[in-house]
Amino acid sequence: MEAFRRTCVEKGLAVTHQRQAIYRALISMPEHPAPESVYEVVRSEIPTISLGTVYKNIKTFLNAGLLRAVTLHHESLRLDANVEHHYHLVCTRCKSITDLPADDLEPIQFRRTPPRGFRVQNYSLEVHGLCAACAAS
Amino acid sequence: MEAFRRTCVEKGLAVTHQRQAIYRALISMPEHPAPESVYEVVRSEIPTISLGTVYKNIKTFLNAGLLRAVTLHHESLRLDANVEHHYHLVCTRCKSITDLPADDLEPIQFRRTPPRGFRVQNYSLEVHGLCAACAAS
DNA sequence: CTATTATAGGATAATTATTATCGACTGTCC
DNA sequence: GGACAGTCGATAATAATTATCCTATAATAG
Repeated sequence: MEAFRRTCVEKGLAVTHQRQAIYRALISMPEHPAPESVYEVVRSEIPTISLGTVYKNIKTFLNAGLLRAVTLHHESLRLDANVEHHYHLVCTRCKSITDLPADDLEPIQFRRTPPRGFRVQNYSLEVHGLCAACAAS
Repeated sequence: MEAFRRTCVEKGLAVTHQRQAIYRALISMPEHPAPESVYEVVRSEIPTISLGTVYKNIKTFLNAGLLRAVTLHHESLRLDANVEHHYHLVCTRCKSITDLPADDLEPIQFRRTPPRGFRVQNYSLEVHGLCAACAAS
C-alpha cells in the first residue's frame, strides 16, 4: 500500500480516497476479477463510487504498471482455424498475433504436480514482444 | 474442406453455402481475425450475408472444435494485481483463474531464435484444465 | 424429383462491456 | 487557505455480442 502511494506520486497521480479503495480491493481479490466485481467490492466501502471511476482507474493502473490484464485480447474475440498444438507471438504494440510452432520451444515440464487438484488438459503459451515492424519504429 | 464437411455431418450441422464460405475465409486468414474481419472477407463472396450469421456460425464452429479462440477470457477484462512473474491455471468449464508460481514449471527455453525478427519481452502461460470443483462433477 | 420438416439465414432489436463527456469537487502546491 | 489541475459522479455514447422472429433452404424420405 505504501508502494502504491509511492508509485502514484512517481507517475504524477493523485492519491485519492477512491484510488486507494480500488487498489486495496484489487490486491484483496486473488480470483482475477472483472471490473464489475471490483466495483461491487469497492462499493461496500464507498457506496457512492461510480462504475466509470472504477474503469478509469483500472486503466490508469494498467498504464502505470500497478496492475496487469490476464490477456491482451479481451477487447474482441480472436480466432484461430489452426487446431494443431502451437503457440503465439503477440506484439504488445500493435497486438498482432502470429503462430509459433510448438517445437520452436522445449516442451513445457511441470516440476511438481499442479496445485489444488487441478486436472490439466493442455496449455497455451504467448510470447510477448515487438514484431519486426513495431521494433523498427 | 472435405474434413470440414465431414465434421459438419458428424455433428449434425447442415453444410450451407454460408458455413462453407465462413470456414473458407477463416482458414485463409492466418492473422487470427476478429469476427468483424471475417465478416468483411465473407461479404466479398456473399454480399448479402449478415454479421449475425457470421457470429452464430463462429460460435457453432467453436463448439464443434473446428475453430479455437485465442483466449478464453475475451468476454471481459480480467485483472491481476500480482505483477510478479507467474502463470495461470484456467478452468475450461467455469473459467476460474488461479495463480501458478513460475517455478512450478521448468523455465521456457527457445530451441531456435523466434521467427520474423520478433523481439521477445516476456511470455505468459496458461495451463488449461478442470479445477477440483469442476472435475468432481 | 418433389414434398416435408428441421435447421439455418437475414433483419433488427436488445444486451453487455467499455469509453467519452461534462460540470462539480478535491488533492496538491504555493 | 486559495488557485489550479486532476479526478469524480452522472449520464450518454459506442462497440461487441447475443437474442428474436419470420423466411428460406438443406437434408431426407418417399
